[in-house]
Amino acid sequence: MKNAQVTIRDLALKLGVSISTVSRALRNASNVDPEKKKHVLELAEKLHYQPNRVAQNLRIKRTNTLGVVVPQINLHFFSSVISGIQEYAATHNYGVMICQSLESLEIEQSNIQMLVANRVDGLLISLSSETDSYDHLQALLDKRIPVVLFDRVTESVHANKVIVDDHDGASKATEYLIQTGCRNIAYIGGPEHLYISNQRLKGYTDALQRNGIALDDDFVFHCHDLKNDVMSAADQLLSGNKRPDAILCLNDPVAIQVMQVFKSRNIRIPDDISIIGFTDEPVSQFIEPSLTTVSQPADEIGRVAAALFLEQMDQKDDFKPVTKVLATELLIRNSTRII
Amino acid sequence: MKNAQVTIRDLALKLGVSISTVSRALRNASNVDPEKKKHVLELAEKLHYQPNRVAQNLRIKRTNTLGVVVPQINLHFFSSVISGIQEYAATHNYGVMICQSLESLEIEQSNIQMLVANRVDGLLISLSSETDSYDHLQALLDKRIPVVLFDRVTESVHANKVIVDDHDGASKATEYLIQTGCRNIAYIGGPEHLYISNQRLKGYTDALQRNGIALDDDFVFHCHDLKNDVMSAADQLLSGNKRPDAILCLNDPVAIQVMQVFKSRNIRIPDDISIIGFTDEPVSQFIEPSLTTVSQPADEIGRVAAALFLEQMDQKDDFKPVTKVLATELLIRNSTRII
DNA sequence: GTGAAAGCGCTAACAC
DNA sequence: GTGTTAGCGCTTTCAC
Repeated sequence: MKNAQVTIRDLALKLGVSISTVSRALRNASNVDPEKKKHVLELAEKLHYQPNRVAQNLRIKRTNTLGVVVPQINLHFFSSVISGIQEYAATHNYGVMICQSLESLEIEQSNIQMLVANRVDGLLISLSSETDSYDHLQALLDKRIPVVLFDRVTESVHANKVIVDDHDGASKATEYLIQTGCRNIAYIGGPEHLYISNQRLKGYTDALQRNGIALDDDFVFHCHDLKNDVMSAADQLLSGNKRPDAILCLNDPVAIQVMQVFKSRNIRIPDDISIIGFTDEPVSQFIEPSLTTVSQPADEIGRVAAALFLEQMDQKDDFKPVTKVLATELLIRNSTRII
Repeated sequence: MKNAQVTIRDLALKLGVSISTVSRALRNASNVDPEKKKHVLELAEKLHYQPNRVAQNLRIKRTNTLGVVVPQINLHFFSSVISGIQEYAATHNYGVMICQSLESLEIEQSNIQMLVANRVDGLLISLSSETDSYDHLQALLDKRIPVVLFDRVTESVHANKVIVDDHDGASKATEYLIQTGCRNIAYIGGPEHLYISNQRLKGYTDALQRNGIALDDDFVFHCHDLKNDVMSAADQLLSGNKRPDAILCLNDPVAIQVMQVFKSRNIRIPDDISIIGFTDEPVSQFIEPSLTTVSQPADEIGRVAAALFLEQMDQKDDFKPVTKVLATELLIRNSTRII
């Protein structure tokens, strides 16, 4: 950026050739005298020439950069996804700009706006928990900017998506709870409009039904605030006239909060209540008792999302959005009873 | 990027004014008829005009983007730093491109190269554990590209730095171990060339000395591979003829590994051996026993690094690199004996 | 207050 | 095979 950066013009001048020859040599294009090419390359090396990507980008109308928006960078799940994206992108000569929405729709919108202004070639987005309108996403599609939604997706938008099989994960988890003898199983989920929360809820209710267990509405919670609402959900479950013997939680952080509440009330886990989370945060294997959870392949989600984007870049014209569903795995640890 | 993006030329045409007037109105420059300005702004709004930052960047020779390179994105410490950087940057109208070196010098170099090619305004870098030559950093300084090193820094480079007071942290930790009655205290560190590892070592040795405890070379380990070497260090400590009664570890992951080894050998923590880590990973408060550790303000490091960069952007001319040293805090938990 | 024009560094016709 | 030229979309002199 500074002064002093060498340009192809400098090279051309010193070599007594035209800038187009230099340009061609650099990109080792079709027709250029091997001898001259060699000289150009050597001089470029010697002068530490670095192509100005900003200029290139303006000219070729693409940036080889992709934008990613996540709710919060320093949640292990998201940083793992980002790690996966970055690694995949790097090997395909792409850079990545990151933003975090901090669970705010407004920030999410301005993030996207900023990325678009920077003309990223595509956007990989995981929605904020607050996001319940999708105009800003639709606007991207209308501009034919490739979008891949991951993890926190919505059915309202016709874009590429990569998710894990939340329904199956929740179903397996619930099924397991039933196998271990639980019959009064509660679900503490997220906001109603959150796709993953609904899928998990559905997996849970389907498993109950398959096993002839009636769904109890008092056992289902939709938490908007993943802090306070979770606390009060846990409280309610304890003070209700029917006590659950197991709880399926939206994710590990929720599960851990619930565990803390229970511990402080001397409720034994898993003897009194079994608890299952979702995600497999690194904490979960170390907490006491270690948390049974449904693991999601975070890095893989990132890689697949990036790959999906690259595919779309190729086909562009007749592109049909796809949804990749990745498998989950039930990790049985010590927060649930044994069979 | 796509077709269809509105340009100032489109606005000018529709409004029957020149593009320079539009440009001025948009950036609400000095002299422009308020009436016309209003029209421009309205039309821009209506047509969803978005300035092409790539073109702007080329013209004004800066990108309002900063590049960050960390060893691994999905380590909690680094993702927290990134989060801090991103948040600070966003409020100052900066974007951020991220890369991870995966602890490889070669990748670190190509990351930096890529970011420079994209003409980021500055670089915030935490060095890979493999990095023991600094030409690639010096090259940046020579090109007068602002660089801020954080956490994993080196004394060999004359750039802005933000670190935590590792010496003091290690010193406080060692001091505390001594207070609790430990006399045979070992240190398991990282590669010799790693600044933070050395600082911590120094804090440790100084504390020993202050308390009249002789330094035992058999009690100091430099691990290059933070996995295998740590294991064998733990093994050695157990099988040596003098057994330590406490271990200060380079960081929490190292401490946790050591704990696992000890647990598998039925060594009681802290009764047989006290253990202290560094960083305060989220795991550390949940592990059994919870880990006494020296916490570092990760977000704050990110914010300060970003702030330092912005400062440097302003002064540019007569700039003197500074090193910000942030305070650490000893978090006493249950992996150490009580006083 | 406004427009014409130059140019940021590069690519890609288009001629020769 | 090589040079000339015209932009990419924007900012910023410089005249008027």
